[in-house]
Amino acid sequence: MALARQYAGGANGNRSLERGIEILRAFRPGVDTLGNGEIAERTGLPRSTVSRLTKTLVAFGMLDEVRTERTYRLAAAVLSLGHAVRMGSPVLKVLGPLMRAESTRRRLNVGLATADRAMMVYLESIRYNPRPTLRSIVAGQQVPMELTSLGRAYLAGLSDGERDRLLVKFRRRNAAATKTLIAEVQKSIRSVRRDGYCAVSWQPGVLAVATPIVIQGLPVYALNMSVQDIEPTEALGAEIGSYLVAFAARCKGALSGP
Amino acid sequence: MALARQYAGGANGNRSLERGIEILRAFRPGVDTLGNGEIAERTGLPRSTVSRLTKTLVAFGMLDEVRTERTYRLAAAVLSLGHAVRMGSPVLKVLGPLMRAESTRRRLNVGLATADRAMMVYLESIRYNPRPTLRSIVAGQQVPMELTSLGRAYLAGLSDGERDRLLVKFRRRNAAATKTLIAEVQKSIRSVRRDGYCAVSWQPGVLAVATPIVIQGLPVYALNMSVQDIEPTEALGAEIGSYLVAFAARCKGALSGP
DNA sequence: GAGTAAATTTCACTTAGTGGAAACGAGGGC
DNA sequence: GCCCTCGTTTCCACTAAGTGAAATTTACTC
Repeated sequence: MALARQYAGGANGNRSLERGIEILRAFRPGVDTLGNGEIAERTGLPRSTVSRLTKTLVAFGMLDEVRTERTYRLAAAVLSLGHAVRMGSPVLKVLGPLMRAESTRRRLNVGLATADRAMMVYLESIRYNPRPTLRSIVAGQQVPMELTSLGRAYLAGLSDGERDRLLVKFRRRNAAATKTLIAEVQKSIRSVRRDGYCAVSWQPGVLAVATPIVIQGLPVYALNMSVQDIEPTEALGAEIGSYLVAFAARCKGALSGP
Repeated sequence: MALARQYAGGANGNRSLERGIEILRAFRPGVDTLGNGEIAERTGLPRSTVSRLTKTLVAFGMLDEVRTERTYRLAAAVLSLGHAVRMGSPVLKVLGPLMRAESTRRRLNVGLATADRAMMVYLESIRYNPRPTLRSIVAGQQVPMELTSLGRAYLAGLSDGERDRLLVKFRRRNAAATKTLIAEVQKSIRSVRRDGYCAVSWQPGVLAVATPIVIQGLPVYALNMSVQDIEPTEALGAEIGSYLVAFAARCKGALSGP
């Protein structure tokens, strides 16, 4: 889209690489396979260019060709890069075990996320379930930043400039309900400033509470705790919030420790 | 390395994109952070080129800059792409639930993998543990193709040409024990042809058994089952092998069905 | 605070990437 | 079964975009 004409990127940056990445990004949950045509449409790139770039991406293991339908799919190499992200994250290395213990102790979901553009990406999401067999860990899942406690806590942890740049994106994305939405976001951010956490019930029957983790020199992270199948009340939010704030303090200690 | 001089890639392919991908690939478990210098060394690319490409990768969310140490780390966007791989895999969608059930039923580990270059990448690896809390699912982990049952089963599922190309790589990688190793690999492949599975004890105390899953128009996959803390005997391999072959048959049925 | 090592930007060069148009190939309808 | 149409890939001349050596700036050491 924005990439289409005249290479607006401006400064210095490698156009072909940018385009290749944008092609990879066109694949996401729900968009499993794409043909060159669809890619061209979604990215705004000329068809011949897409054809060449997908060829390179296949040759280098980032895409698999589904010959029968003349279409492409993300390849296994991408998954192993994703795994490397998790293995290489010092924050996850320290917080992972703490989060698992805390999830069991408090009997609720615990998640750690950071941002990719205007989405939050779970580095780890521990789903608590009374039946141990059904507990699970998910990573890489995306949730919208402006609608979730996780995202709003993240925003609260950013510098003013970075936050403002993102707020603009939300306006574009959610053209209709903008006014209310931005007010909601601001309210959550104030809540983080005041109480250390914000509580949001994004999905019906789920109450989520989140807090930012700011570490010098690293991206901002956000921790959350959530419970399902419960009436989301102010009091419950405050209770989980107090657990979360205490937990986050321990986390920050562990991170700055050794 | 191979990329260095004169763009050996030859045919048509986008050099900058190739290089960018190769930079991403330089990060893997154990290589958490890399500076531009190290990247240049590992990839054989000129330093200025690396400098520019990493800048692009940062701008497009694939790398995070660790300013304090003038170094880079894979970013969250890569993780969410990895997640998209799993969500978009029709094979995993069908086999995932079957694998989980089978792991519980047989009380052993069940894995599904495919190849990235000369490594096998787990799409899903279900680790059975008597204590339900300690069961886990891992995805994206890599294991060497030539040393594992998974990899050898995969090789058995390939066409002759593709297999030969990989065998050459093993020779390079394992210059010393080549002769014995290749013989071992061949033996495993014959075992797959004869019995439908091959058994390998790659890590001490772990017996793994694998079988290929070949589906027209898709990459070759391999299924495995494994048990820990047990004396790896021929008889045990045969027993697990029979479970695996039966399970694989069910899997193939489920895949070709609806 | 000067010296050293590394990363980044500059700059002129030219190769490598581009996109329009032509060729090719796969489905679908008649 | 053949022809037509739509989508994809290849070709080709053009030139802008990417390149790498050298200069500059930046960070770190003694």
